[in-house]
Amino acid sequence: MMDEGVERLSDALPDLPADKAKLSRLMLMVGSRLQEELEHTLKPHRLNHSEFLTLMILYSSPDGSSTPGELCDYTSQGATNMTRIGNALVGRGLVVRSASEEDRRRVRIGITPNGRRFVQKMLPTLFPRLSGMFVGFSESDQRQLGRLLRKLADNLDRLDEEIDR
Amino acid sequence: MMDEGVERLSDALPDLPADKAKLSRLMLMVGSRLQEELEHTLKPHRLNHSEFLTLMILYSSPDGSSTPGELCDYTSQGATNMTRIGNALVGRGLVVRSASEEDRRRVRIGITPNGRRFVQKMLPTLFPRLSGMFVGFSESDQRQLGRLLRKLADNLDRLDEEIDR
DNA sequence: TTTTTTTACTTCACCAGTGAAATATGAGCC
DNA sequence: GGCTCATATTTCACTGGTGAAGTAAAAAAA
Repeated sequence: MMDEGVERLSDALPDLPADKAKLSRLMLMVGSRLQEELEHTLKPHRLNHSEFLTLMILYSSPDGSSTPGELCDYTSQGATNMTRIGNALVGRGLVVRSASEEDRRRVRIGITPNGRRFVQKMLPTLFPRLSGMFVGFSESDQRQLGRLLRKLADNLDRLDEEIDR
Repeated sequence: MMDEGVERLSDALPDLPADKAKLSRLMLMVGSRLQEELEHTLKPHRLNHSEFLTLMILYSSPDGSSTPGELCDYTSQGATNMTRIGNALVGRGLVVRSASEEDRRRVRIGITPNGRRFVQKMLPTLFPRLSGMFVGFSESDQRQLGRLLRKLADNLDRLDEEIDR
């Protein structure tokens, strides 16, 4: 159904790479469907994706702490948004901010015991959905999907580097 | 690098379906990278993804027109946002709004000659990037990726239908 | 050592998208 | 015909995210 539009386009503009257009449309669609699914299951815990990811990184980091800058890199969020995320998590007592001593420009953000308990309680509620997403995927399917996604990601990285058009 | 976090998590919470967690993280990541790439190449034309999609649907529809409601279905945007998209496109003279005669609740949105010219000019500029995304993908790779993405989409649909937890 | 440049984070103003309520019309029922 | 219910679109208030400018401290240059 989604492909029809591309077909009709293809008639009018014959040099359109129609199969790639369909693939990228599909990829975009599934990506945002997955995102919605995740946000939906996160909602009862009053977290959005980026807050969740940030909290998970802190939880699984060796000393349970990091800095806004690092968290930006890991989550690919902008610094501006990381400030907001920090505020939100601090506001709920899941993390604390403190001044860094070795470099006074920096801020340390550390997960609290409260935050750890919260993660331990909410994380398992995501497992069933996670498994449900991949029912019917053989071992080989999963490997293939991983391989193809990584290849696509590499291509995207390369496109980025190329002098901007 | 992204997998390490999941590994460490997996130690602490052994019943986490680690490979699926990685896959879904990867899928999420590539999806949003692709989205960014698209928005980036659309930016010079002062369109965002949803405006572009809406315009493309109008362009490739038999009579060049539709209604907000239909466009919401095709683009999976909310009605609210479709109002904004309409305003934006009307504001640039690419489409026009008119009252529907058979059902006076409805609005017809039709692409203008100007809008058609705009599409014909801007669309081809996307082709090179589109091809660039899939360099190194064999025919079979493309089919596989399509198959796996559709399977994932089906699973997500099924998850949606299931009584909400 | 002072000056300049770079880095880390925050603040502010804005863009894109959402849910809930408002408005208006159409459809089904008595 | 009037009443109730459903549908189509818009408006409003809000969330999540971004870019540009501001602030402060560290690092590099003079």
